[in-house]
Amino acid sequence: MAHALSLAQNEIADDDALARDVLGQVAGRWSLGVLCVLAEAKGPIRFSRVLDGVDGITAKVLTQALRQLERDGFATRTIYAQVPPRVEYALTELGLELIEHVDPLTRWATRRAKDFRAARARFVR
Amino acid sequence: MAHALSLAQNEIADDDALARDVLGQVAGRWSLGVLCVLAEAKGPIRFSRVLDGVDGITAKVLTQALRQLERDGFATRTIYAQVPPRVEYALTELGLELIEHVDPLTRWATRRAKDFRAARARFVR
DNA sequence: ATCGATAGTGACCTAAAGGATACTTATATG
DNA sequence: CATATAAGTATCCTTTAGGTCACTATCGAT
Repeated sequence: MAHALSLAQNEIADDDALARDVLGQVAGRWSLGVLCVLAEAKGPIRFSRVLDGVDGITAKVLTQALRQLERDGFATRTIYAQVPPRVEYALTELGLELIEHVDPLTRWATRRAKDFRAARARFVR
Repeated sequence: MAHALSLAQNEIADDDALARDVLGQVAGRWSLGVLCVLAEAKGPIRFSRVLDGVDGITAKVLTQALRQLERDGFATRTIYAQVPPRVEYALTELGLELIEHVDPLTRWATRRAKDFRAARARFVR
């Protein structure tokens, strides 16, 4: 065993490793898009509205993405005991901060797109 | 066919999509670690020195990571016709910019690690 | 009695990323 | 002659992300 006090499945001891893990998740195919829809909503928003807002996502994958955002503290999930069910999601303060910190990076990358394109055109192997 | 002038395999038409693609690659398991070793070297550095510098990576995966960094313009690769072979990698201006833009995000995430940990501890499902 | 609405879950599949291990090449050294 | 070296490839395997499609529960409305 690697640790004196063993870790439960998926607990991460080191802050750097945890930060990398969280950012790695966020870098997935859908997380940022979902986060942006939550941000645009400026308040609680239902599951099916998010589903409409994120182009191309399926219900199953959206559920997974939302669970992960909830797990890491970027979104909240509120269930109303109604039939048919109502579940609302909202961005947290932490989620908003994440968006604000990711934004400059994506803006830079978009500004530099021409350079990426040129590099890829040059590249042969 | 989706485009009037069809795209070769893996060409991306839209700047936003290209930027996302590049950042998606960079967000992989190894790219940033490799980039940091190139940055610390402050100059050309041999394949095997990079291999030593990135903890846990294998030669095959390092080769893949370096090829991708080269392809997107973040690193250069110089082959010297010697036996045994010598190949040197170096960070480009674009690669340095990337590091400078990613850094604030990872610093923020590390500062917030406590919050991620707390959220994950709270989370049960 | 059946339908539609909402927010899912479950079983299954594919593609891509990552990883282990063995092999290659040419030369210099002992 | 055998061995070491550097920078990889080739082959095979496992894991993970993402995707399809079918299914569920409950209630009010038709």
